[in-house]
Amino acid sequence: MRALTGKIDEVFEFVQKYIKENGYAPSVREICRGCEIKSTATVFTYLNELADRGLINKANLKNRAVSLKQNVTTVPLVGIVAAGQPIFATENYEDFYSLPSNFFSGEDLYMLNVHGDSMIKIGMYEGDKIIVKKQETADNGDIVVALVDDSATVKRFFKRDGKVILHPENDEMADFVFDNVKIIGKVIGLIRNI
Amino acid sequence: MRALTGKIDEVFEFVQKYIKENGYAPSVREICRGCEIKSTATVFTYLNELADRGLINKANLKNRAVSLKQNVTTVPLVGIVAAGQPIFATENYEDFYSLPSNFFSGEDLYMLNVHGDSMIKIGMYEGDKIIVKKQETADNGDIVVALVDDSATVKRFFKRDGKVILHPENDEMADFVFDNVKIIGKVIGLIRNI
DNA sequence: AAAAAAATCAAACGTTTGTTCCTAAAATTT
DNA sequence: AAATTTTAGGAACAAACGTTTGATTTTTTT
Repeated sequence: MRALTGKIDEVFEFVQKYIKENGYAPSVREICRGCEIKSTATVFTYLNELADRGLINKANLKNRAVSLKQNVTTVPLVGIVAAGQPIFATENYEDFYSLPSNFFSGEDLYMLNVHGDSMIKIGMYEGDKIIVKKQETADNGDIVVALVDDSATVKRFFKRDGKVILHPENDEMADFVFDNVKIIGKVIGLIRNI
Repeated sequence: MRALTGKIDEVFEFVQKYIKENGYAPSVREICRGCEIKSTATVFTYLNELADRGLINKANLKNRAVSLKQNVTTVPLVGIVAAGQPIFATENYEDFYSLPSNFFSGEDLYMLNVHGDSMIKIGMYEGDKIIVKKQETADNGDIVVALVDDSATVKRFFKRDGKVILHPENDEMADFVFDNVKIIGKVIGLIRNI
C-alpha cells in the first residue's frame, strides 16, 4: 500500500522546478540534496512511483532521463503557397509556435495567417492566425480551409443539392458555389496579437 | 576559423528532434550514432560550438544537460474574483497555459475569460481568452482590464478632461465615465477555441 | 606539390549515474 | 507489547557519461 507522504510530493515539485529552471532534469543525487533525502534508493523509488502515477516520464538506465508531461503542441505556420506547390512542404513552414495543448489538442495541426475580412462577423481579422486541423472532409457549418485556385481560403462550409457552398461571414459578400472543392482543414482556433 | 559544415547542423537538428520526441536530451554517444559521427570528441566540440552560437544551452560535466532555448511562456488563467479578494492570489489561478513566446512576449502576463459582448466590434467574443500584461497605467486607445466594483472589465481606455472613459467596442453600448479607475492590465492578445 | 589549418578520430580517464540488495527505523496493525 | 508493514537509509556495482589528449585525416592555402 502506498502512502502519500509529503516527501514524494516534495520530490515532484523539486523536479518540476528544476526542469523549468535548467531545461534538463535533475539527477537522483541532486534530488537527494534538494529534498534532504539521504538515500538515492529512496529517490529512485519515488521517481518510479511518480512515473507509475503518470505524473512524470522516466526512462530506465539513462541519466537524467526524466521529463514532465508535455503541455505544448508545436505547430507550423504555413506560409503563402506558390501555385502548384504542395501546401505542407517544409519550405512553406515560416515558423513554429508552441500552443497550449490543454487548449488546442489533436494531431496534424497547422496555422495560417488570416487575409481579408471575409470572416469578420465571427471575429477573424486580418493578421490573426488561425489554428487548423488537417482534414479533407467537413460537416455542414464547419469553418474550413479550402484550396481555390491554388490559394487557401477560409469560409464556412455547407453542402446542399450536391453543390459545395463556401459562405463568407461578411454581410457584404456573397456565397461561393462550387461543384467540387478541395478541403485541406477545419479551423479549430484563433490567436491574435494586439 | 570555424566552418559551417553540414555536420554540425545535422547534430543540431538531431538534438532538437530527440528532445522533442523524448523530453530529455541525447547523450554524446547517442548523437554519435544518430549522426554517424565516430568520435565523441567531435560531438563534444560541436555541442560547445552550438552553445557558443546560442543555439542550445549546455551545462558542463553533467549528463544529458543540453536544452533548447525556451519558446514558451507559462501564463495563468485568472478566474472570477470574489469581492474584496486580491485578484492575483494563487487561489484564483484556474489553470496554466503555455503560450508561444515568439508571439506573446514580456513579463507578468495573465489570461482572462471574456464575458459579454462589449468588445464585439474588435472581435472579442464570449468564451475567448485574452492575454493581458499586468500594468496599472494605460495610454489613450489601449484596450485595458479595469477593476470596477470588484470585477474585471475589458474596455478601450481614454483619458480626457481629467476623466477616465471606458469605451465599449459595441455600437449599442454607451461609454462609462469615471473620475478614477483601477487599471490592472493591458490586453495584448487573444486566443479562441472554435 | 608542399605547407598550414581545420576537421575528425581513437583511446583512455575519472566521474557521475541509475540501479540493486540488504539493513534500519518508523508507523501501523494485531 | 509484539508482529507486521511501510518508509527510509547505507553501501556498493557496473554501466554510461562528459571530457581530455594527441594522433590522423581532410581541406584549404601558399
